[in-house]
This record gives sequence, structure tokens and C-alpha cells, in this order.
Amino acid sequence: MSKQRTVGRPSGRPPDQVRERLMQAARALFARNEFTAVSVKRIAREAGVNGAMIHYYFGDKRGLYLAIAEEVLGPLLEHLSTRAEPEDFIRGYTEALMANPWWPGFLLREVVFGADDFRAEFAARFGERVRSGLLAPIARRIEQGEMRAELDPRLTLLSLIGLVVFPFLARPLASRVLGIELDELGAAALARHTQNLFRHGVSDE
Amino acid sequence: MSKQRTVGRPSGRPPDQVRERLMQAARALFARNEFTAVSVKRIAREAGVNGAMIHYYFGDKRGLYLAIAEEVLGPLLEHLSTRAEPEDFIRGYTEALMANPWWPGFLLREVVFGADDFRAEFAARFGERVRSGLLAPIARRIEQGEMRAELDPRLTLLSLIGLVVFPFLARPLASRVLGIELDELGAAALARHTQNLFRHGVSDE
DNA sequence: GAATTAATTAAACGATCAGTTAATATAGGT
DNA sequence: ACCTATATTAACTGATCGTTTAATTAATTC
Repeated sequence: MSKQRTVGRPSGRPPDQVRERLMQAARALFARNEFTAVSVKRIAREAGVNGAMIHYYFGDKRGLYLAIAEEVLGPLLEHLSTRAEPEDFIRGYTEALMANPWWPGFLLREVVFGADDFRAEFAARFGERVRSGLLAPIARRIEQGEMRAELDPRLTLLSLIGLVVFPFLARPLASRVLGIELDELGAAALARHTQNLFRHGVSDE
Repeated sequence: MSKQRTVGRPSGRPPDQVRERLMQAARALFARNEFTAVSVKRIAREAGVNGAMIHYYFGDKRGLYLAIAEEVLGPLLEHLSTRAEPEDFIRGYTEALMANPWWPGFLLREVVFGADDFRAEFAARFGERVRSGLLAPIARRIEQGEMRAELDPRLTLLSLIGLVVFPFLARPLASRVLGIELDELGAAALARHTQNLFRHGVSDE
């Protein structure tokens, strides 16, 4: 009976494989659980490595958390980097959220419940892009008479974002209470619904 | 120097005052922090009593949590107990959320991150009321031609709820990024905006 | 091939957690 | 006046938390 030796540097492992496994495990856990509800030992266990590796690669637990937060913020900022008409925003973000269903919950936690300093940084990084990329086109179309004149551009943008994001936040309830399965519905159909409701409302007139 | 005696039943304190203080403190803490991030000792400290009182009055931490959850669910269920046209729902819930700004975050956290059993109970208690109180009127109005025929009633209801709730979820960002202060705006103005957008969309035609 | 650096684990650390127990003091009923 | 139920605190318990340290092995450098 030979006790398996596990301690020490392993042989032939490609670099950064452990780091990647840790991020994968953390991503999955933080998507469904609160920060304080996920222990570093659990992340390490599900990644199949020792808990001390988190501190080796990320300094501490928060460092790992910020690393995967950056994974979310990066692509979202990319999406917003160009001016977009509301219709394009609906389409693009519905697809992005459908492909990364763990984003909205993560963002919600940070933005709604997170520490104030993270919110400040988030607002700073997103603010200008949202205003120039989304708010400006809406304001322009109201001025030009393409949208109803009495609309407040800021409230309209808030409604627009809510229409796009909320279904993914309320996903479990949408499924249980209304029987809506976003996956089966598909990004295209959902985006079409949102575009139509945003453009025409429910009115038949 | 006389050491103050604190142990034992206090004199002349009206009953349930400690219980109420605990619920107040827990309400404030759970509104802004995650369940696991709030310790019983901290709740007790902020309520000015000993931590053991939580177990005396509520059995355990979860019992206290459920007690304040019930405070939210009760009134919300009341609101939904009667059939309501979407316009009335928008008005009523916007006012309720404006008066209790900590509700939506609390509820959403349960829905998005909460344990599955809570979600199931929540869905069971809300499901039928939402379907009969809100979904049925929408479906009827689509059938009768008051709303556009191609609308999916379930998706329309999801959009409706999102329009009402999202501004309160995104409150910090709405303030920072868009400069929208919900308090200054007022429930009436916000409800009017939501009603108009829901009814007519943004279209000028 | 010796020395150094990198990667990994096991074990232990001090802090903090939720929850329990025992002691104690008052209130209220008899 | 006495008893019992109620309310409260201090101190404790065992578990778990994030983090650190020491030991160990492989890879790299010289």
C-alpha cells in the first residue's frame, strides 16, 4: 500500500492551468451564491486544488472575485463602446445576456448590494459610455420627432435597460410563475418582443 | 464605583420592545447586506441587546430573517389580491415601492440568489395571484383587441413588471449615471411615465 | 550538476460565526 | 409573602472562516 505523494510541484503541468480552473469554479459559484456564502475552500475543492492556491494566484479571496468581475465588465464595456440605437442595444444585449446568463445576477449584486466603492468605480466606467452611447441617440430622436415629444430621455433609457435586463434577473420566477423558459424562447424572439413593446407599447390604436 | 447590574429581567420595559428593536435592526441590515454577511451579534449590537435574544424570540437567525420577509410578502400579496388592470398595477406598485424602497432588493435577492425552497414557496404564494390578478386581464385585453394582437401575454406581463420594478433596483446607478432621483421625481410622475411607455411605447406614429 | 526559483500541499493560526447553557433578576399571579 | 413564568446577560462550544507557514517536489538557471 503506497500512500500517494501529492505535495510539491507537479510534473509536466502546463502553466496557468490551476489559475484557470480556479476562475472557472469561482465563476460558477459566485454566479449562484453570495460572496460571503462561498468559501475559498469550496472553490478550491471544486477546482480540485488546495485552498492556498487562491492566495498564491490572486492574493486573497477578493482578488479572485475582482478577477472574474473584470471578465464581465470588459465585454460589457466593449458592447457599449459605440453609439447604438435602442433597437441595436436591445438586440445586442439580449444576445449577450442569453449567452452569459450569470452576468445580470453578478452585476445586480455588485450594483445594488455591493460596496459603495465598487459602485462608484462601476458608475465611473459605465457612465460616460451610457450617456454618449445610449442616452444621446434617444434624446436626438425625441428632438427630431421620431419619438414622442413628452418623453423624458433619462426615464426612457431607464425603462429600456429594465426591459432588456429584467427578464434575466427574474428568470427563476418567470419560469415557475409564468412558464417562460428563456432558453427555449431564444434571444431573437425575446429581442423582437422587447423591441416591439419599446417602440409601440401595447396600444392597438 | 458601582458596577451596573444588567443581567435579569429588566424593570418596567413594555413587552415586545426588544423583539421590535431586533426586527428594525435586522430590516436595515438585511436590506443592504447579504444574509451570510450579517452576523447575529451585529444585529443584536445595533438593537442594543444581547445576541441570545435572537434565539429567544426567533429561534435562530433564519427565523428572524423569515419574520422580516413575511413583512414584505404580506402587503405585496394584499396588493395582488384583486384583479387589477396594468395601469392600476403600475400606479399601486410604484407607490408601494416608493414608500418601501428596500423591498425590491430584498425580494430580488431571494429570487435570484436565494435558496431553492424559498423560491418554491414564493412562487407558490405569488403564482396564482399573479396569473389571475395580472395575467388574465392582459390576455383578455389582447383578445378583445384593446392590445395589439401579436403580443404574448406572458412576455408582456414580464415586461410590465420589469418596467415597474427595475428603476428601484437600479436606483444607485440611475442616480449616479443618469442623475435621476426617484424621491424628487415622485411616485406620481414615475407611474405616469411608466403607464405611457407601456401603453404607447416610444413611437410617435 | 549544483543552486535557485516556481508550484503545490498539509497543517496550523487566530478570528469569527451561529447557537447553547447557566445564572440572575423582575413580573405577575396566588 | 411566595412561587413560577418571563426576560435578559455573560460565558462558553464546536465549527468554519480566510490566511499564513513550512515542507516538498519539479523546473529552470548557471
